[in-house]
Amino acid sequence: MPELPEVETVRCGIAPILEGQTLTNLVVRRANLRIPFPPNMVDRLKGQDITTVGRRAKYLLVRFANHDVLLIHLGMSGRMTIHDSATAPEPGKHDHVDFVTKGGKTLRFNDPRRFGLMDLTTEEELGAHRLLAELGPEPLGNEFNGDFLADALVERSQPIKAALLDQTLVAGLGNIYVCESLFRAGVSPRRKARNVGDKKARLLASVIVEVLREAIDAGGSSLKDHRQASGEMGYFQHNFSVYGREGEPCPGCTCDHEKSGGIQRIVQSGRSTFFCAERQR
DNA sequence: ACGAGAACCTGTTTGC
DNA sequence: TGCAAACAGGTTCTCG
Repeated sequence: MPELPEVETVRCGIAPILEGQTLTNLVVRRANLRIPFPPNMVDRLKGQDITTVGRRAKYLLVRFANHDVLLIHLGMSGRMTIHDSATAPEPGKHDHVDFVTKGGKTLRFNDPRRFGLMDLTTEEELGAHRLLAELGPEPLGNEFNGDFLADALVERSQPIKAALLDQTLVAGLGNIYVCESLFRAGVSPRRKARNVGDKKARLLASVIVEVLREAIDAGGSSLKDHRQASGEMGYFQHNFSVYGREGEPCPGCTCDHEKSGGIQRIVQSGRSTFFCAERQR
C-alpha cells in the first residue's frame, strides 16, 4: 500500500528507533522477497552502527557508519512494527526480518505478498544503484516544479495517469495519489500527457506537492496516536476524494450526480482509476 | 519504441 | 452459507 507519504511516515516512525543504534542482531527468516536477500547481508550488517534512516522515492535508506546502505522497499503489503525485544511476540508467517538494536528494540518487517525487497550497497555506489539510477526527481524536492512537469509532459504521448505513475518521470507517486492529484487539478486521467497544456501542467505540479504534504502530515499525526498502541505505522485511514469511491457523488462538484453517475472507476493499464468525468477534462 | 497485459504472491472483499 | 472470482497502495518482464 505504501506510496511516498506512507513510506515517509514509516521513515519517521523507525528513525528514532534506529538512528545512533548498534544493530546487535539481524534475523532473516527466508531466502528472498521479490528478489533474493543479499547473500552476505547478515554478516555484513550485524554489529554495525546505524547513522541515519533516509528515503528516496518509495525506498527507505538505512545508512551505516561504515558507509553501507540498506535499501528497503515495502512493495504492496510491507509493514514495519516496533517491539521491545524482551516482549516481542512470536514471529508470524509473514514476519520475514527482525532488526534488533542494542537499545532493546526490535523492528520487524512483515510482508504477506512479498513484493517488497531489500538490497545492500554503499554510500559511494548509491546514486548508480540499478534501483535508484533511473528515478525521476523527488516530488517534494527543488527540481520538481511547474516548469519541470510542463516540459516533461510535452514529450509523452501516454495518458497522464500512466505518465505520473512512471517513476522515471517523477519518483514516489502511486495509484492513489495520482488519482487524487488529477482530481484536484481537474485533469482527466485519460488525457494524453502532451495535451494537458502548460497551465494545467503547472497546476498539477503544485497540486501534487499539496496532496503529498497533506498525506504526510496526516500520517505524522496518526503516527503519534497510533504507535504506542500497536507498534505499527504507516497505515492510516485517509479521507480520499475519489480513490475507492466509485458511484459516490463527486465531492464539491456542482454537476448533476444522477446524470453524471458521480465518481467512476475505469481500468488503465491494468490499474483502477477513480475520477469525476464532469470535473476532470 | 511504446503501451497493454501478465506475472510475481497472499489476503480480503464481493458476487452468485 | 459457501465457494469462486475479483481485487489490492508496486515493479518488471514479455508480447504485439
